[in-house]
Amino acid sequence: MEVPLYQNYVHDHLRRTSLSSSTSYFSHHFSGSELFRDRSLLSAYSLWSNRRKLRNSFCWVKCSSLEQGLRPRLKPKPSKVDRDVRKGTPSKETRITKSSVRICCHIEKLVLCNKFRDALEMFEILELEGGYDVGNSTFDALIIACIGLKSIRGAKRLCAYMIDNGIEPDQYIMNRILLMHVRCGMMIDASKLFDEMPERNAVSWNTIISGYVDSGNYKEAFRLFIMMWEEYPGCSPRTFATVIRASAGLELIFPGKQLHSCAVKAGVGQDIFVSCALIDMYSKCGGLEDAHCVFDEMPDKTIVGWNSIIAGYALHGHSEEALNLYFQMRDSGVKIDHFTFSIIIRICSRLASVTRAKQAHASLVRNGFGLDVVANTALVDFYSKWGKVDDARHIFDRMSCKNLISWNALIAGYGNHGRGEEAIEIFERMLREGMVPNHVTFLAVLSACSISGLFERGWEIFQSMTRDHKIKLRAMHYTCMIELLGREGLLDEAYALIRKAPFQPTANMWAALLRACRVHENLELGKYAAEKLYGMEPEKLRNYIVLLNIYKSSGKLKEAADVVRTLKRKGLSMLPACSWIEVKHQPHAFLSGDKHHPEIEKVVEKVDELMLEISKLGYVPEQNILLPDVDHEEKIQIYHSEKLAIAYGLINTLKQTPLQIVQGHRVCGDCHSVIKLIAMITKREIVVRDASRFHHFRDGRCSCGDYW
DNA sequence: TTAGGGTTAG
Repeated sequence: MEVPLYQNYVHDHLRRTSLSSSTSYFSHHFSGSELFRDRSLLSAYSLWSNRRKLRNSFCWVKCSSLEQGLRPRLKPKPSKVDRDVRKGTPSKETRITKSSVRICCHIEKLVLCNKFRDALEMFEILELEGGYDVGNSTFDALIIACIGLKSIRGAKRLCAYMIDNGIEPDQYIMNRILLMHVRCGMMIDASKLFDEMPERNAVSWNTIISGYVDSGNYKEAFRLFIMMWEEYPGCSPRTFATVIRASAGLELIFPGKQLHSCAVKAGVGQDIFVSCALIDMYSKCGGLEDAHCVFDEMPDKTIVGWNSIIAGYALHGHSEEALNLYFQMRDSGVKIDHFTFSIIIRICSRLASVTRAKQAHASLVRNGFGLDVVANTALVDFYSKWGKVDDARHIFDRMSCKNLISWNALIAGYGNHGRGEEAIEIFERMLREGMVPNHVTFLAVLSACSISGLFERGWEIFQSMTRDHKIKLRAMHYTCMIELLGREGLLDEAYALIRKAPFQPTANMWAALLRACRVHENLELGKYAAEKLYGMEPEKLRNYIVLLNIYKSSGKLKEAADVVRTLKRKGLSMLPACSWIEVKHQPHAFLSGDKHHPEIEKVVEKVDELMLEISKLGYVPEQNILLPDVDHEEKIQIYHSEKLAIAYGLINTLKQTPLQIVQGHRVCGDCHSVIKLIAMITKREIVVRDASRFHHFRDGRCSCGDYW
């Protein structure tokens, strides 16, 4: 049989590296580290012998017969007569009655109807009275209820009940209990339980490994996988599918390739689940070509496989290719699902493709996914980014189920369009409704405060983060606060905040201070921040330009000339900026100074006409354009790409349509003033999405508060 | 004789 080319590659890789090889990622990664020491401790034998040390930590084992030197077991089950005597209840025949059967059946039925809370309430009857004969199916139903509600309290109640009633779970129920701990996020308890299990099978291993992957503890997942690989001959496709996700989580392609090799060796390289996990892993680790090879070789291309490869292309910014794959998928007769919609809406958001997003929205409703939380959250995000925050709010209000990400998307939507008060209002409503905010929520709220200049509220919220919400402050939060202080002109306070940060200041923090220094003309502090930035990111052109301008403005021409020389020596030059706009379902891209667009003459004429009109209103082009002496400078100054895109939009769209421009760089100060004036004289709504934020120009104002 | 696996949104 002919072996496909890709399989050759994998086999070759397998020969060169394998899990047992001393050069493998795992050995390399874990040797000489704490993990290696842990690994030696956690060999099968040690685990067994360490059980004594661990036994006091888990309630069941506390009751086990370890002290008697026996094989670890759970608390011996008392006889029914003993139980009846202890509880002071009637004899066994009267206790195992119809009522027992009725309650258990009722619990199971409630769980079947997803009425988890009711099932746990019904369980209270069993807890209060005790002595009932509860079977595995009822325990299983209660476990499903606890998992469904992610109820830690429920999980603990269930375990306590089993211990109090001397129930000795079999392997099946033991695995289910392990799963309950994992899914309720009780990983410490789950780990102890796993260590103490009298017997473990493949399900136990897969369950605990998936728990570590889900909780983001990828190294622990790898360590357990190695243990399993070495001591348990039951690595199934499920195991590989799970542990490959750990590689994707760590964004490390090398262990991912090794796992791929191991999967091939184990004969499960083309399993559907393994293939999907591999596509996802390769694309998240930057190996899009490998991802596509795996996809091509999938014997049966499932919807998950298609979604994974489309998401992979989208992740790497190949939006057009991703859309083409989506059309291929539809043509191949695969039925799209809510995952597909979420991915497609995100691609539309990237491309600013309003038409396609609207089609996707309509299709979403038509296909019966109108209530899906993820797809609707993607829509909230899309409409917010498009500048239609009220439409986003409308979708949000109609969502029957909202999660943290939905709230965060709406808060960011209001914040990014200069509606800081409404962002705070939503944030406060979210807290009132019992939703627990995370670091992203605070990023959205602080950014909203910064953009809208809500200094006091922003500062108050920043302080409440650690005090009331126990959220660790990250560099991004500090950056927001530096911007907020900078806007108020409190430059010394902003600098003090950088110094006070409990970590090394990041380039973004210095850049935020530098921006504030430029706006408020504090040359001294600005120079200091620029030098810091220059030292941290020596290859970033932007920083050279900033430093050059600082020297130029302070009259230090010799230093300025040195910077230009360094720039030329390093071969760094300004790449022409690119902006694009979608008109009649087609994206139109414009490069700064580029004259290749078929309608460029008409567009340039329109730009000139607009510039003339705004100059009559008193607009004077910024003379001190802060750019180095590089090629294209003249063209860049005259025809900035965003001006060309706007002019094209004005010529080719109806007056009531808002212009949606996307660009990969930051809007410069001069362009910002120009767009604001164009929006005013043409009475058009213009949304510009640049590298840092959204600018919503309407009625001669911009949502960013004229700060860039 | 059950159970454990892959893709999405901020």
